[in-house]
This record gives sequence, C-alpha cells and structure tokens, in this order.
Amino acid sequence: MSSAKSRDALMQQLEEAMRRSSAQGVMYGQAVANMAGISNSDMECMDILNLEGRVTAGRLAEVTGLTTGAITGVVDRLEKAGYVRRERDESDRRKVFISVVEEKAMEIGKFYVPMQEAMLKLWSRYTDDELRLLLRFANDGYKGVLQATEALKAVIEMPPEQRADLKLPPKSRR
Amino acid sequence: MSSAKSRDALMQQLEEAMRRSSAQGVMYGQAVANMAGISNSDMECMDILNLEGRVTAGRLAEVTGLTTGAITGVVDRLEKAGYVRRERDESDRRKVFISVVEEKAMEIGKFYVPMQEAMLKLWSRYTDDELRLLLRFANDGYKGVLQATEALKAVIEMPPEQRADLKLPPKSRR
DNA sequence: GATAAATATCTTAGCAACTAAGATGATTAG
DNA sequence: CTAATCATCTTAGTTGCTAAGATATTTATC
Repeated sequence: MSSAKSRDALMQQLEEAMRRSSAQGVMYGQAVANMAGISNSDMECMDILNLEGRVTAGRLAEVTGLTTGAITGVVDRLEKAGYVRRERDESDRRKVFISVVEEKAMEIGKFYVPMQEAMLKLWSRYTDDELRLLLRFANDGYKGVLQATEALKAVIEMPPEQRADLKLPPKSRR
Repeated sequence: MSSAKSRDALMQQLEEAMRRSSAQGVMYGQAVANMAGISNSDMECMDILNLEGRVTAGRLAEVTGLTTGAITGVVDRLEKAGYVRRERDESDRRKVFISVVEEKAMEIGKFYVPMQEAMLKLWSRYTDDELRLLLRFANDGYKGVLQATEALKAVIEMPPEQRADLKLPPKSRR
C-alpha cells in the first residue's frame, strides 16, 4: 500500500483519496441538514448566505442552478423555520434580499463543531509551510475545477460522433 | 490577500478554500448527471458501482442512506437506460447483484475527461514530494471526516440544553 | 421436514420539492 | 406614456423519496 511509488500511482491514489474524502464530506453535510430538519437545497442556500452574506433570491437561483420558483420555496421554508429574513430592497423594490438570522443559524452551526474540531486536529499536525502548500493546492484546485466546468460546456455542445473520439486517461475508468 | 500570515489566518483561508472547491466539485458532478440524463442518486450509485464493482441492491441502500424501495427505483431507471444489469445470485436467490455495463457507462465517463485533464494539469505543477504530502493530507482528512461523523452522532443524542454549551471555534461562524 | 423467524427485494400510497410556464409588480428606455 | 425588461411569486404537473407492508427465499428450531 505504500513505499517508492511511481508518479502515476501517486496521482491515482491521490485522486481516489480526494474523491473518497469529498464524498464523505458530502455525507456529513447531508447528515447535518437532516438533523436541522431542512433539505439539501435549503442547506446549500444557508452555506451561500453564510459565505456571501446578504444575497438576492435571484442570485441564489443562479448559484444553485435551481429555478427562481424553487428558490421561492427554499426561502419560504427557511423563513418559516426562522433561519432567514426577507428584506425588500428600498431602492429597487423588485429585489428581495435574503439575510441570515444569526442567532437561529447558530443552532445549525453546532452540528459543524465535530467537523471543525477534526479539521483543527488534522491541521495541527502540519507545519506552517506545509499548510501554505495545502492552501496553494486548494486554491489551484478550485481554479482547475472552474476550468473543467467551462470545458464541460464544450463537450456538451459536441455532436456525439466527435464525443466518441475523446480518450479517457489510461488506467482509470470514469 | 497574502504575505506573512498568522497560522490562524492560514487555517481559516484553508478551510474556506477547501469548502469552495469541494462545493464546485459537487456542482460539476451535478452537471454531469444532468448531461447523462440521470438523477443525483443514480449518479452516486454509478460511482459506487465503479469503485466497488459488483454490488447488491441492499448494499447500495446502505451506502447511499436511501431506503431499499428507493434503490429499486434507482436500479430500474439505470437498467432501463442500459447502464447496469440486474443479476440474481444463484447461491442465494433473494439477492440481486447490480453490475455496470462498461460500454454504456463509458458514455458517462466522457463527461469526466475535462475534470481529469484539469487535475492532471494541476498535479503536473507539483513535485513528487509535494504530491506525497497532499496524499498524506487527503488520507488523514478522510479519517478526520469519518471521526467527525462519529462525533456528530454524539451531538445528535445530546439534549438541547447541553448542546447549547458547545462553543463554536473562534472567528469562523458555522 | 415442517414451522417460525429472519433476510433481501419489490410494490404501493402519499408526500415533498422540483420544473416550466406564466402572472404580478417595479424599473428603465425610447 | 408606453413598451420592454427585470425580479420574484404562483400554479399545475412531474419526479423521486419514505413508510409500510407484500413476496420470495433462506436459516434456525423443534
């Protein structure tokens, strides 16, 4: 399972390890949403709100890929449960800003404590330089995924014959 | 945005960077499922099948957290679309093994090519030693998430009063 | 080897959340 | 002032889920 690996083997292991932990992370998030009694989409919107702060309904639709109709439902549920507030923009009264009700949102936050503690513990075993490398990697990775998303759009527009010519990288199916 | 950061700041940036790229990765997967014309759950099952090979319906339910009834639907759809085959186990005829139809599954695989290429490109900019560090981190991270999932179960069983005593780590809400 | 319990999957009814289409209300351009 | 556009909400219809229980098979007990 280890010792002097070739670079290819290394990359393959890295891919699998990342996929595994990412999948497990998703499961964690689902479990939290479950505990909080809200759906996955609702949770995703809470995440976005926590990252971006005050956001319009339309932007939520854009970021999540849901229709505006679906977002109305999401916000209805979250508002009824007390996690967010609707605030009409006074200067453009078509817009509805959604903002987090911090005190209530903390209740959800508690469920993330075990995860945060696990991460702190994990990171404590790395030096500053190592953490800087990891940060660089995470940032580069984000750019890479964005790039891939762009490239995916190109594949979508390919006629199937041309798509058939795409070669999967060796060794790893999918 | 950079220069001589404190360790805390570093960790916080790391957390955000990882969360962002992981979220984007999830979006990519959703886009692929969409292209293939199958649902998220269907896709998750295909992932599992690709990793584990031949798997019973019951195990799919176990791993995905869906009910066995839901899995029946998943497999029905995937089978109708030609991605998988049902195979009754001859030695225990209650069991139904699900197996991937490789040729058909490759069509989905094509959609992952942009992602794989982006990752190869990303990794090419790192030395073997750096990749080894990343691998170690990914593996440790997986263990950490598993641990956190265990700890979450403990929070679930806490009465709300006790839950209120949990302190969120400083600086970062959620 | 007959009966009971357990196991694995499938079926059904009901429900939650989504999409597509269009209605409503507010703003901007000509 | 009118038309076009924009942001959100409403509605009807669809999809995929759960909970409960039906069916078929295997294992355990007497």
